[in-house]
Amino acid sequence: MDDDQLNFRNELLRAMGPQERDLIVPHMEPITLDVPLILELENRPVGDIYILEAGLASIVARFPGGRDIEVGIVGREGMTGAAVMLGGDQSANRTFMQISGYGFKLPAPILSAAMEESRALRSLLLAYVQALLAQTTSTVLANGHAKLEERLARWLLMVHDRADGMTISLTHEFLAVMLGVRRAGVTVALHLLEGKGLIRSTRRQIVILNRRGLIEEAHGSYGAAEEEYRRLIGSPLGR
Amino acid sequence: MDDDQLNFRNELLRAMGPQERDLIVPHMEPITLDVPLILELENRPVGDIYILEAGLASIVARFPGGRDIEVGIVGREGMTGAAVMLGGDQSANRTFMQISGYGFKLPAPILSAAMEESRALRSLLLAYVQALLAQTTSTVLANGHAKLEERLARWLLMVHDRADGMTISLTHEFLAVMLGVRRAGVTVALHLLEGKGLIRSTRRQIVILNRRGLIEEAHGSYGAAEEEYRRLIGSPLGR
DNA sequence: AACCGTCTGTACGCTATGGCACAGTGTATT
DNA sequence: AATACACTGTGCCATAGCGTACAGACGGTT
Repeated sequence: MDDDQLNFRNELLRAMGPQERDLIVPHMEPITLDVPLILELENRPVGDIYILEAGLASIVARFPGGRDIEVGIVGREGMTGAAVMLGGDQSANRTFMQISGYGFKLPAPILSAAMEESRALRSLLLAYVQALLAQTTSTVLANGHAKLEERLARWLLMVHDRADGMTISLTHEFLAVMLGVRRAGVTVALHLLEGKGLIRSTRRQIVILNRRGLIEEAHGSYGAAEEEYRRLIGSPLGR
Repeated sequence: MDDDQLNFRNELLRAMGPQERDLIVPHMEPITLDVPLILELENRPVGDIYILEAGLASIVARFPGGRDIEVGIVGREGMTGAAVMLGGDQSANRTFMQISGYGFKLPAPILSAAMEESRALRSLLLAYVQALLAQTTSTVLANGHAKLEERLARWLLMVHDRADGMTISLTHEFLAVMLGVRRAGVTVALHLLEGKGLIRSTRRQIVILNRRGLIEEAHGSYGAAEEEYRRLIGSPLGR
């Protein structure tokens, strides 16, 4: 992996200065990331960090007794391995690919060493952890106070920010698990959004038609975390 | 503030080595922390870090449009200022005293400098951030999948871990805001727990009678984050 | 002792969502 | 073309929790 052109699509790689980038780029290995690849397993050592150029990963907390719920998502605005950035060796949560993509794999010890060496890299990645934390607290808020339809709108926007096209490809079942609700509830909520002309929903596919309208529909549960990302990392998240 | 005896009750101060402690102790100012003192204001620079020896603070996310919800709590197992530990200067959330206590106040720049200087201090505090993150994700899980009665049991346990006696002193109204539910719902849920002999609830007071039973009642929503704290910081959280 | 504000207990109808079940409709396979 | 499977649409009843309202109880103040 070399660094000749600055053609990275990952926002963190783009935000690094050449010196920081040189610390890790030589050790990055290109990799395709297909659903449902598991990037981190709960309570297990993190071997590799994944830096996404395209696609989307979900961070889920697992309820003892089966049911999961999504606590964060990672796309080309970030990378996995927050626990390593915090000096730890394992995470309490599971992370897996939700929309296929590609990116780079980096051994965790390399990242640790690079962060130890470069103050600037450390700053950037800790700022990213803070942005991730803002995303999680925003999820607490949404799950606590927002209706399913609003949470769905928020989620679609977050995925859309990290996706390439206007189309999101996944099943209602999957969405239901992410939001921690019933599959049938998702179907109904999608129809409500479709009825308002904000999306078009067909089998395994959701097309965003009216982004602004979705933001409106999310009733304040979308936006704060995204603004925080922009403030901390310097580049806007999404479009 | 001197460091003659190691009589700190704060777990992070206790977990530090003498060298790390010496970096910050001379700058710590003892302070009484009374309800409803605000320790951090959302989207405002963090001037001081608060290190609690007794009492309890809540970190709340604010819904644009009024309603708040608790995303984390801090007692003598931790300190405020996670954003500063991550190299930032402001937090997205509000933090305020919920149960009066006392502790120390430390200028944020001192903490930043100390973390820059001491690798060990940095490690400890970043590990604490990770524990805090685990607490927040555990909240996502509880709010997503657990019934009010279970969430209430979890919350009582978390407060109990950080309190000195068996008695927790606050109103149903307040509890309702923390959990993001209706005041009347809290009253009913408290009665349910009381009916099972787990607590005794009187005006402004809740007494924990059966801790083990409460853990049972929380149905898995209590425990994971606490275990993660123990793993990361090395000392058990609470009793 | 009388008063008043705060806090708690309770009730009623309403809505969102859960659990479940099953039919219908695409899409892939043979 | 027939078949099988995965996914989606829909309906039914149960229930948790909301919004609201109000009465009673406690405790501080005068």
